[in-house]
Amino acid sequence: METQPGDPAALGLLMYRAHQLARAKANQAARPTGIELQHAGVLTAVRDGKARSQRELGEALGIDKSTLVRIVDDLERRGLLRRERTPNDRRAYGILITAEGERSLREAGELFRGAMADLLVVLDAEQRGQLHELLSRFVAQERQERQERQER
Amino acid sequence: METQPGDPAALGLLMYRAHQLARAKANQAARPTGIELQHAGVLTAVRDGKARSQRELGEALGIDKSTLVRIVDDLERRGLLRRERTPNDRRAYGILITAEGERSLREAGELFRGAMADLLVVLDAEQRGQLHELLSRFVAQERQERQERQER
DNA sequence: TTGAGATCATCTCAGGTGAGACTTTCTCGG
DNA sequence: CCGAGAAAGTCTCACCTGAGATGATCTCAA
Repeated sequence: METQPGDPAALGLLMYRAHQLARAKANQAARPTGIELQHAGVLTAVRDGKARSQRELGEALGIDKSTLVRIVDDLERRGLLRRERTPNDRRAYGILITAEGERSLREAGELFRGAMADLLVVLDAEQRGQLHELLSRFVAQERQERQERQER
Repeated sequence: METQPGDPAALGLLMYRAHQLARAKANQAARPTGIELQHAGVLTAVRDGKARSQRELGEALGIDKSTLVRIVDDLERRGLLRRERTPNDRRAYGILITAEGERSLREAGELFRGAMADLLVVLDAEQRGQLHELLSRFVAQERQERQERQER
């Protein structure tokens, strides 16, 4: 994968490969818990109160609405979270994490973190911070764009 | 997408979102040419002689073998590349890009580069270099691992 | 030379994914 | 208050993807 730093297209491939590698390792590590990255992402967002409806959830995580229904179905079936009708908007559901969900999330989260930490040994602390900062800035523009579009 | 720089798991989500954003913009930009990122990746690798067989191609790009057969089928049908039996190994195909393929690739490549460049305006030249360097190092370990595994 | 096992490409099939239709509910201007 | 249009969630269907099976060919040791 020797690519020229000047070529913008090369960065795209690198992002893809990086994601691919991270996902593979993380899912592999957490296999015993039966929880995959998508599940953990949903559970985390719910636990941290980052999203109240399924729609917000999907948007925050970049998961399609149809796929999200299936994931929430799955997690609800396993008792890791539950839907609850909201009093003021009867179209929407409030999504709540259960105690069991918190437990599973902690367990799987440890494994994910471990796997990712393994991969990150090739970078020192400063470099990880840089990478985080650069990717955050890169990704942030999408949200900005969407906001601007709405304002018009 | 406010995440804590210290959390390794957060980096995984950022990688996913970054890839997602880049892919969406790039594919959207090149839609008129009928060429998607995967096609371009294959054509580029072939043009640059990075891979002689389909197997190597898939490995270089992180594309599954089955999927790759379909992509090559597609590109061959459109006359952008062709398979050619190799003289010394009649199992494998040599993959060659056609003149038309080079033309299409240049055209789509421009559009991809443009889209990616648009996204990269939020980073200055030095930061792009950093990002490239960091991701390269992160991704490189997979190849290393594989090599080490083979040596045993 | 031959037979066992590896390798390349292909095919098949089961499972995942997203766009769009649909239902119910909300919002808001008239 | 009412009707039009938007929004949340669900469902359907067509497409995409990857793991494993298959067939042809190669490699290599006996």
